[in-house]
Parts: sequence; structure tokens; C-alpha cells
Amino acid sequence: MRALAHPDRGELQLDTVLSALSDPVRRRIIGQLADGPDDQACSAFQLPVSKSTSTHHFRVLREAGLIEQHYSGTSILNTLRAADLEARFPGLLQAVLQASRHEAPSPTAERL
Amino acid sequence: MRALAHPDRGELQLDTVLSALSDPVRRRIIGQLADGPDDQACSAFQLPVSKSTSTHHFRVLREAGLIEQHYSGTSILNTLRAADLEARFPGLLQAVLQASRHEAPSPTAERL
DNA sequence: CCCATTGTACGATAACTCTAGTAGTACGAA
DNA sequence: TTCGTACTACTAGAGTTATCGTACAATGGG
Repeated sequence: MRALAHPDRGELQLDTVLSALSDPVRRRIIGQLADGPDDQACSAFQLPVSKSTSTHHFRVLREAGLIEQHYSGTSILNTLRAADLEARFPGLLQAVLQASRHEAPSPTAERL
Repeated sequence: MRALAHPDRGELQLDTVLSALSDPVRRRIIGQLADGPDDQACSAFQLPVSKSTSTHHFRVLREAGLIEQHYSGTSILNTLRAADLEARFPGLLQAVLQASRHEAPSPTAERL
């Protein structure tokens, strides 16, 4: 029950991935996942939007295949699908992450 | 007269660039510019959209800073701003181009 | 000057996105 | 069972985007 749909590695679409990455809130999520540990709950992210909007962004990321989500009690744990992305679109994620860091020197303090 | 506004290299925004690249028509334009010569006229692109929609996509690419456009007679010549992009977002353009080729093996024949 | 070529501007429409509020579900703890 | 936490679903509004048709402007060639 409460299964969350994820696209397979082979189903990843460049369109969807780039479109998911074009939102700053979602890039912030991806950045925190890339820099921090795996399995971070949604509540571990300090996002400048409401809870329902957060849910929306996490869903977009999951459906694009950028993150993997699975339930653990009342929480959902999020993990970056770095290997899948690297296999399908080599260098893309790293380039975006680097560009993102360059653009926002202090991600935790930025206003967004 | 008929000056076309372009963002400076330092003004390039990751948001805008990724969002511009998330459309397949625009990726096709970028791909053809990357693989072909500089200064290709808009009419050199066989796009599956109307002329006015084409204009729209070229404008989005120019305003995002991905291409440089300048008039030459009745035509506009388009050039990929590869150096500017590489300076600001290293590896990003190449990663997208490679992913794009991988996803669409024969760009000229694809249905889009 | 007339005309063909090339691209723009404008108006319209349908679809999508981001945002939030409200209500509800699943789970763990007391 | 009752409560709090964590997150989702649904609904809705505001804004943006992609698309096109039509009309128009700029240039170069005869």
C-alpha cells in the first residue's frame, strides 16, 4: 500500500528532467540531497513554500526520476538517483549541481 | 535599428537556460547549431511548428543567452554562444547535447 | 517601384505550472 | 483510543507557455 510510482532508468526523459531542474526550489532539494546523506525526510528541507507546494515539488522530482521516495513510518525518505541519472545522461546532473552552487554561493542563506 | 537584445555572459541565469533547454524544438535548434556551422539563418531549420512559433522559440533562446542573433539582409543569422555558456555553466551544454543525441538518434528524421 | 523572402507583432486559445488552503490518511506514541 | 506528526489529495486561482493565423515590416533583386 501507499506505493509510490517511479520511472525506470530506461524511461527517464530529458524533457522531464530538464523541466524539473529548471525550478529553483527543486534544484535546492536536489542540491541538499547531493551534498547531504541519503534518505532525508521531506521535513529536513527548509523550503520557502507551503507544505502542499513542497509535496508538489517532491512529486515532480520523483515522477521525473530524479529522486527515489519510500515510506518509513509517517515520513517519506528521499534519495537522489545519481547513478541512474549518470547512466542515462552522463555529466548532466553534475553540471547542473555545479552551476547551481556557482549561482547561489550560500544555499542555506539564500532568499530564493 | 532592429537591434536584438542579448544578455551579457555574466547575466546568464540557470533557471532561464534550463527552462529554454527543456523544450524539444529548442533543443533541436541548439543541436543543429552545435553540429553545424555558425551563422545559420532561421529558415535553415526544419521545425515541426509554424513560422510564428519558430520565431517565439528563437526569441526564447536568444533571451536566455543560448544563441546570438544578428540581422543580415532579410535573414537573421544564429550562432550558439558556446563559449559564454561554457564559462558560466561548465559542462552543462555538452551534457545536454550528448543526452539529446542519445535520446534522439536521428535528429533530422525524428517526429518530435 | 514591385515583388518575393524572411522574420516580427499581435491576438487568441488551450494547456500547463506554481502556489496555497482545506480536508484527510497513515503511522507511532502515550 | 486519542493525539500529534508527516505527508497527500483535492480544489482553485493566477500566471506563464506553446501554438497558430493573420497582418505587417525590412531587405534585396528585378
